[in-house]
Amino acid sequence: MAAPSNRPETRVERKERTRRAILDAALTLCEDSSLVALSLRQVAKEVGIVPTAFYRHFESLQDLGLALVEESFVSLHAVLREVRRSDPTFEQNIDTSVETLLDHVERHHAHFLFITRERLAGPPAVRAAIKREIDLAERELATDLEWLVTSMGASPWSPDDWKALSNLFVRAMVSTVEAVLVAGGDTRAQQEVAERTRTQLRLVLVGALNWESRPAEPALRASEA
Amino acid sequence: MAAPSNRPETRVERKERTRRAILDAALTLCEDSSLVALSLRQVAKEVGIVPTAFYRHFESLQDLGLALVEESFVSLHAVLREVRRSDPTFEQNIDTSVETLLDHVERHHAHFLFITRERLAGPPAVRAAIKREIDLAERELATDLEWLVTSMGASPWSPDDWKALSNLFVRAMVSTVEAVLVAGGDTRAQQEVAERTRTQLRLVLVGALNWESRPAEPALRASEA
DNA sequence: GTTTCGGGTGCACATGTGTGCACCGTCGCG
DNA sequence: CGCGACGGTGCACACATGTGCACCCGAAAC
Repeated sequence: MAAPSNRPETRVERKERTRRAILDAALTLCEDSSLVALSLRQVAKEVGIVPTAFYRHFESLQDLGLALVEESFVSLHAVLREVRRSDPTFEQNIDTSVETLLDHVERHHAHFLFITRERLAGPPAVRAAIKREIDLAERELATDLEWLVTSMGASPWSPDDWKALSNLFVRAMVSTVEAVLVAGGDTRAQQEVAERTRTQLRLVLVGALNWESRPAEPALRASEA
Repeated sequence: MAAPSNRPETRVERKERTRRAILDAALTLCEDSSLVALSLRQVAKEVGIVPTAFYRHFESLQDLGLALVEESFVSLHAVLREVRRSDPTFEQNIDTSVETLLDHVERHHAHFLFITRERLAGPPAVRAAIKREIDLAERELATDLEWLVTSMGASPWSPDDWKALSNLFVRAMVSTVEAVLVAGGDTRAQQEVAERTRTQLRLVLVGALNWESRPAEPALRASEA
């Protein structure tokens, strides 16, 4: 609702505007179904254009899906970058990371719902694109974790263990986002999810700091006592 | 392909047979799409019956979905029960549990693919049914974990921490099943997933055994050294 | 043996769907 | 100024889809 400057829109502005409208319409419709159950005509009707006009912007629904994936992840990567350059004190890092993530999920609710669903149920190309992005985030996290954990005086780890750990964190994030989304608007439930996630991350952290790569006898400190 | 006894089928036998055929057909079609993108006529064609005959067995596709959920989870619950009554030595338990689970996933590939997809993308009622089953499994696991962990001399935990731990394990299971399924028939990748999962579970276990509920200063043993 | 019941058929209908084609009006370049 | 490119329209077609209805016929109940 910016000031409605009555200057007639330029051509590219107009095109970008309906492109956005299409993306938003698809996102809206995907809130209670999946891309694979969506029809070109539905989107067109939602946007308020004639079906064939859709092709002026995307080759197919799958193409639209890919655009939505990209769009969703630029915002997510921004968040991850923000989390990454925050205070490297691990404990605080967990709390603020969870908070930041959930805040972002709430603000970009539709995007995350889309990614969460299409990750497993979308058209093959869309699934592949999402997997690529997540794998990327996982690799980036792996180097960060190595940096953080070794700075806290743990034993040297094998590369596989680094992968396993970052994968564990990423899975936790994915699962948490899922949980928040199915909680819907129930803020009470969301709080519980957040608190539980914090506990879990701390628990994993405790495990990591007491970890030794490929122990012949596993490092079970508590049982030594 | 059992011995084709030429005795004419009884009425209920016949009915049960086409009901099974419908379930199997739907499961097959769901291998590369989702329930919400499935049409009554497709299933009917796959089964080899006329569309309207479908209604003699199910009220709707969603109804069919609920039946498939139930069917999928009876076999899964059997596995969980088997894992649960195995050797309570924790280390071995992890290895055999992962092995048993993945073995089962391979054998009931279509069922797990179905659950994995519909869990987030299916019709609302189907999603709800799957969530109910998973939550049930989580609660059952929580009591088992309490039994196992306390028998290994860890500090007393708060109820929330038990929930968090079992939730963490269940999420790990779900994620692992996902990973195995997207790996497709690539047994090399499956082996990697299995190994990584074992590592992760061991890591969580180490964390659990060094855990103290709600520590004012978190129990970071490594940093004390 | 006769009747009833119920799984399966065939047909019909209104509606939804992807997409080709000709067209139109206007913005923007020459 | 004029013309071409291009976003958007309207129409058409050949399907696919859910579902109602009358019907059929073989097993089961009597």
